[in-house]
Amino acid sequence: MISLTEENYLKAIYHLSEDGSKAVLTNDLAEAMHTKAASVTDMIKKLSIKEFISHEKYYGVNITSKGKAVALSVIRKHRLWETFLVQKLSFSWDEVHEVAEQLEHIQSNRLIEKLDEYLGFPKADPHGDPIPDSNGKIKALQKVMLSTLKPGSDSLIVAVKDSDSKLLKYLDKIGARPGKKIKVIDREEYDGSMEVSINSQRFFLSKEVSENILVTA
Amino acid sequence: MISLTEENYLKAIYHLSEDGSKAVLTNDLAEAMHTKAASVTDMIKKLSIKEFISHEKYYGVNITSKGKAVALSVIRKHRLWETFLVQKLSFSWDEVHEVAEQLEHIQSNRLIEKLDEYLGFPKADPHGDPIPDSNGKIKALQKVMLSTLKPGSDSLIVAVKDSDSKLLKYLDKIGARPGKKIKVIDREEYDGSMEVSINSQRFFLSKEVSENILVTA
DNA sequence: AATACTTTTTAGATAAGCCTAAAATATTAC
DNA sequence: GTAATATTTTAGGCTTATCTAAAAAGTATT
Repeated sequence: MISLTEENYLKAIYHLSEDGSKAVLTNDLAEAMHTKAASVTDMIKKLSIKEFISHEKYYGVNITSKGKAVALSVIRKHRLWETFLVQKLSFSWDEVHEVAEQLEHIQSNRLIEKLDEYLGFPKADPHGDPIPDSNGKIKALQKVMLSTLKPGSDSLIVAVKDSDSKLLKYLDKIGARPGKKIKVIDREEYDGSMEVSINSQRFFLSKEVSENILVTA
Repeated sequence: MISLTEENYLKAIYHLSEDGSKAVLTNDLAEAMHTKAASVTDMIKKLSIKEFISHEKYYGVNITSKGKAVALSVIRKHRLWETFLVQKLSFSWDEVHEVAEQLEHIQSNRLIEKLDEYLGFPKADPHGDPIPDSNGKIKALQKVMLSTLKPGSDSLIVAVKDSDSKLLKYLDKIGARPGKKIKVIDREEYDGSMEVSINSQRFFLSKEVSENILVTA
């Protein structure tokens, strides 16, 4: 069995290692886990014995494929729950994280597969991050700037580049959230502004705004 | 803060005390918690200090109103999640308990109020047990035999009287589960049989069957 | 290459929740 | 009313996950 704390460590290691591609240092992990380096060293020993990570003293840890599988399963659950909270319970986009941090540790394969189905097998969560499938395969979504789309194109909002809070508030107001469909109606050549349709409503977006909205290619 | 283990103890004490009406003995609590009497004594000390229960040595524990509030909040969450699993994720009635045991400990008032709303403020869970409201008020549901309803009445299945497994299997097959809506279409006076609608499907039920289905008054 | 500084690990404690074995108290039997 | 039995509590330990303080190892400076 794997404890809740172990799951959280593995998730943090996975993220800090940039999906398993580089070693993670003790202090960085301590900061991410809001704990002290000594505690991290203890946990590193446990996770190494269980072969979720490999560890060379003083040189950081690397996640194993066994550890990666655990991390991806937790990430899958986290992102499915976030999608549920936003799509079904109409939570706003920025208030889901805390709750999903708890829900991601519920142990039940049946539950998560049913939830996936209920949500219509979503590919990305409300922040635009891709949802791993039940085998832990994760497809990086091809993201392009909305500004590159031609009139008539139909695609899905995947993320927002700039995290300026004024921009986020504006996009939220017009319903331009990750996961939403967006259609390009027209594009003005001289200033790069666009007319788009979201939720069957039309909006004019400046070039600046349309360069900050990332959509599926 | 209250721990997951403390919540589980309080829930068990609440149930064993028959909703707070009598004292609970150490050994009974140990059995319910699948643990040993010595461990229970330890926990009793903690819960007494926090004033969730009162304890007279060797004579068992009584739950306080503070403890009852915690227990009822957990029970509310448990029953709402069970309703969600059955109604929305189409879990069957008998496979929800284990998962709900985990979900009931998620800490978020906002989540549980949104869930309640999403489910349409249900009064009972799929087993027919009443769901406490957000203030911890629990209303014993008025249950009447389906056979007493007049044609045209619309109500909720609350429970099944007889626990004969053949009857249960039959009712399960036609979708006649607690929590489901049932409408009386017609009633034959001479033999007491009824025509009802469940899930938009029509069925003829014998007098015997309709006397075993309990519905909201 | 020796000193200073940073990072990591070790050593020794603590709190929660559990355990076994033994002591204390209550209940029942004679 | 005392002895036998059952229940509950105490005492002392264990594990997990945390901490602080100190030692060890690695890196940088001169």
